[in-house]
Amino acid sequence: MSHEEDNDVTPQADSWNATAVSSADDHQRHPHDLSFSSLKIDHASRPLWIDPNDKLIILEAFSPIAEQAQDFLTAIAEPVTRPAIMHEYRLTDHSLYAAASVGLQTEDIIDVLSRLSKIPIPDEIVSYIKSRTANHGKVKLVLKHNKYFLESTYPDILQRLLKDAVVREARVVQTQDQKASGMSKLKIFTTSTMSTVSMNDRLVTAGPRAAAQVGNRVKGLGEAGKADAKLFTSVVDVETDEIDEADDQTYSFQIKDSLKEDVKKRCNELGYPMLEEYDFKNDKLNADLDIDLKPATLIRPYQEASLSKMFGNGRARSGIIVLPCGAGKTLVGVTAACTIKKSCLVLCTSTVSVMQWKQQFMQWSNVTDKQVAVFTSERKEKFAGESGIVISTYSMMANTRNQSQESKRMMDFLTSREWGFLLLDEVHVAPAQMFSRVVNTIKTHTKLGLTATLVREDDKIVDLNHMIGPKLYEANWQDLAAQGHISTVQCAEVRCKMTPEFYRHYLQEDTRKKPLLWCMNPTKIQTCQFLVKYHEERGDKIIVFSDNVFALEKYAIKLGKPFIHGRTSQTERMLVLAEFRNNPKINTIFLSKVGDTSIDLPEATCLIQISSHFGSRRQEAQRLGRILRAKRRNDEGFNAFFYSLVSEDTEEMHYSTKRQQFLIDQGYAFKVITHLEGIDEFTDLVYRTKEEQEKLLQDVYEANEADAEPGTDIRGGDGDLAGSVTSMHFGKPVAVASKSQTTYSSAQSSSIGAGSVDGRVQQASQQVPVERHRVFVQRDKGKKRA
DNA sequence: TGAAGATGTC
DNA sequence: ATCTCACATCTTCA
Repeated sequence: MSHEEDNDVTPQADSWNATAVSSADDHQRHPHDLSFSSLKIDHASRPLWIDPNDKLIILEAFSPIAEQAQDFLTAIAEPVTRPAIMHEYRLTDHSLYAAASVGLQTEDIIDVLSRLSKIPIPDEIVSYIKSRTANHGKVKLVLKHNKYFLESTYPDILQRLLKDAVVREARVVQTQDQKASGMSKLKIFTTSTMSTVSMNDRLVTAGPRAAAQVGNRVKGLGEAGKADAKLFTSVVDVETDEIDEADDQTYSFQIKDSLKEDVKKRCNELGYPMLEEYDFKNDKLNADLDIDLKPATLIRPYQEASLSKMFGNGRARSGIIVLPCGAGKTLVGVTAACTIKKSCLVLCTSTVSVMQWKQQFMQWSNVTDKQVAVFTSERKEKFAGESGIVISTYSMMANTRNQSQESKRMMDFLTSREWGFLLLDEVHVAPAQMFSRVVNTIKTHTKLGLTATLVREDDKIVDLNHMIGPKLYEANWQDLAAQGHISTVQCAEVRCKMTPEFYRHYLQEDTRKKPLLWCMNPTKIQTCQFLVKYHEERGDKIIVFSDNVFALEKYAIKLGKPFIHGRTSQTERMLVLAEFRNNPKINTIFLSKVGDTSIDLPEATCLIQISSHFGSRRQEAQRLGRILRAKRRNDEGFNAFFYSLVSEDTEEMHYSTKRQQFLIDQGYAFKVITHLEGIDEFTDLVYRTKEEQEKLLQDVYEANEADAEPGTDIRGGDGDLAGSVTSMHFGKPVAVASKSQTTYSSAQSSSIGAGSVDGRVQQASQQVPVERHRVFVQRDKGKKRA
């Protein structure tokens, strides 16, 4: 980068700063209280506030130029929360690293920020931005001949980095071989291939078609904003004529593969974030892959936008793209692969996704079946020719012990090779212990992570910054909904009163048994029943989610609906899903965690959540994602519905609040409903009598006892296939259910409910429940050691 | 096909 | 700071 001096100050920022009163009122708590600094005269037309205390930027979302401001802000700052009127963003080390990675220069960031801000940019913000971006790109990490090198045109910087213990430790001490091949210690390593890139090549990439599309996107941005268009596009274009180290000498030294991540992290901390870019067009070492998008393939504007972040300067940057479920992440991945045109490895979480990826590659690009190899437990294929695509699962690769002969050979092939592109689906799983190891053993020039929910409840999410790269792009869910790419959703939290009996037991029980009690709360079951009926009558297709398998079965059987959970066989799942899709009489299904990801049901329009995994924001978001691609989303006035059923005055309230946070940050509003209109007139409610509720409570207790026992199949033994659900639970009742609710509920509870539960309890009580905990403890301890 | 073991999430 | 439990998935082998 051409930026040299740390102490130079942008003229504009300087003059404004002169007028700023940098007073010491740190006491203010309210983020909007920025009265300490003077407003610019034309502040009304500028949409931003900047709070220096916590590096917070507040955007008036109603401003006419809010959209462009938002584009800019997502590039330089982390979206904190984006509800309707005011959006908050925060400048962080990582966000500025990301900004610099996508080619924004220090002065441009400060300049645009100045122009958008109502107040002069505080000094500390200016110097913060400088400190985090000025040295970006001066050090590069490159892969060559299957080895990683730290490279720079500034020898002094490399020297400085080598003074750091972590970096020095990672440096490869040269062996005879390497000396012979001409790679000596520091200096000397001059490359013409690396640094001579002609100006023309710098523009966007991707094959003629995609190039045009990305180009259009930039134009589109300009047209959208007319007067203020220059604001953003000028920044995007800037770098074309800025970088020019072509004449300089390049210095480098090799680092150990295994310590690559540490070095990257360390360089970031030292203020020299590494640039990781792949000049794939000039890579003659790795075989090209003949792949292009089919002419018929259309890319949506936001997909182009995300790709233009990745290929903004004609090379491929590593990083993460965040798009909501149903927004076409796969197509983004396929297009990226078509742009790089080198061997590509795709990792997914399940074998179902593996097949989906393959199918989508074939659908959107011109690759042949022979070029796309699948590597799972069932199929171990190799692609034909020198280059190709391999699709596999994280666990396939993570499994190192107990590996079959064939898998071993395949793994050797995958790890010995140099890849052009590593594509990580559901990248939020990648920081997990074993998975991250996998990612690090693959030698690749570019890494792209895709996810809908870049959150984890542990603190590992930041690891992705050095594992994969910065977050290149994050779509705003509300914007996509407004444009009709995903559904608009009404969210509601429905509060269900605990019945006195249940609440009394709830208060007495230890924490282990509480969840089942708040989940089996009769009021909640009634609420669920009412909502299901209400929405079925509206013509909605409904998914009911329950984390707890016992509750899932109990609810489903009581209400006479089909259900799927982990123990449901593949064939049965397919059958139930097909019924739900096609049979106009089956409008509700109950799903456990299995439904959280990768079950695709575009028919569903309404979602009810009766029990969930504590405070998992990701689960909440992913469940919402199930109804975002509703087929009917473009119908006039169409809305999807998302209900979260919560038992009042229990711990569930707390979890529920936590879970909703992600969606609230995405701009969703949760309506709190304490009483459903019409429920009192609904005479067919289940569990109305005291006796029924007593019985339910008893069942819950028996279940709690039984659940302490491992491996007991709730419906163990009756290995029926699809028939078990349809004939046993619905066969006749389906017809009955649609006619009269009263008949089936009594019939059901006596015939199935009692029988199967009793059977299970009998089975279960023969076993001793204690052992398992110890096993868990030991395993977790062992995990920690490693 | 089902069991067993490993792993992830929280 | 530490660690929870039930459920999911994947793999491989019998």
